[in-house]
Amino acid sequence: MNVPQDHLTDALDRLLALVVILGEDMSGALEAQGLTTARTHLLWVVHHGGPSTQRALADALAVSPRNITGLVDGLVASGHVSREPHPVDRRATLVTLTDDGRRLMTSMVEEHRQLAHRLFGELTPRRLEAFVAGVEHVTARLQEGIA
Amino acid sequence: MNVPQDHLTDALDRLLALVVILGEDMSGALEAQGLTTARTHLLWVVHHGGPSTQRALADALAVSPRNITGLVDGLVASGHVSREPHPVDRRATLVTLTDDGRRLMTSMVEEHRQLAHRLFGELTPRRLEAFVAGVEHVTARLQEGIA
DNA sequence: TATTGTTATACTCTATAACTATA
DNA sequence: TATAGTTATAGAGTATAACAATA
Repeated sequence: MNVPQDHLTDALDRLLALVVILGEDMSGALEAQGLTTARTHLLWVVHHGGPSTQRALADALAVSPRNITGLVDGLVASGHVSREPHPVDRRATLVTLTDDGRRLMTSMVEEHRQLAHRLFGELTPRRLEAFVAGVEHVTARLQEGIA
Repeated sequence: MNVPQDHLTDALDRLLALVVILGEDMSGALEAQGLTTARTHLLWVVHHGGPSTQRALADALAVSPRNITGLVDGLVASGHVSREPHPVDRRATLVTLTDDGRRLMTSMVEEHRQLAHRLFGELTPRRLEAFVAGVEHVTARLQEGIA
């Protein structure tokens, strides 16, 4: 335990620690508003993509259609979205933000921006650029491994 | 949609994209071995901390004792851990790695090291240092916000 | 009396399969 | 025949509350 490690493993551990604390920060903020990560993800997609069929949402979130039914049920119950009839396809429904949902997403976009400023605002442009370059490098390595 | 953003928000989005793909990479690797994130977390704690009571594991993972019962049940069923009697407290059990569990964790530590080399191995020391400094900065800002 | 772990119950996210209504 | 969304069923992770055995 607490075995000394090479620098690269140490760097990965620090990155993973950041992932954990960042996840806690964000899910904590959502929980304070009675939202979950999955439901917020759906709201985000609808907010940025406009009213969508559940089928389209299943593809966008990469989950089963059945799962979307459950997420939309919850968001209808909490008043964030409504199911509207599709104008031409009577099988489909259009998941649409309510006024409350739209207001929430607007403030969430703003909070997202403020979080970015809180996290990066004190970095010099050079340091920020170096960090982003590292993020991109790591992301690219991961995508190689998957593809 | 696709509204142009400031550089800081863009940096946050890139970091979040990395978080997503890193999470997928790791949970995909675990799934290939029939493990979940939560169960692996428990194994990791036992591997590094030695045999532990469920109470201690509940504290270490920051979840309810009931939750630990479920995770240990699954890991006993998959043969990765066993429940051993506590030597002096007959209320408690010691969650202990089986030989299979120990072998798995040993190989997992090695894979972890290899992942670090895959992600960072091509970076120059300067670039790695700059990236780690950014990670630490962001982590510190997040911890401030919570404390 | 306090603590360890369990049973009981419940909610969320996730999946597949079968089914209904429509295309 | 194919597609959209639902019901049915199931498993994992999470929680609280009540309870048994032990300290």
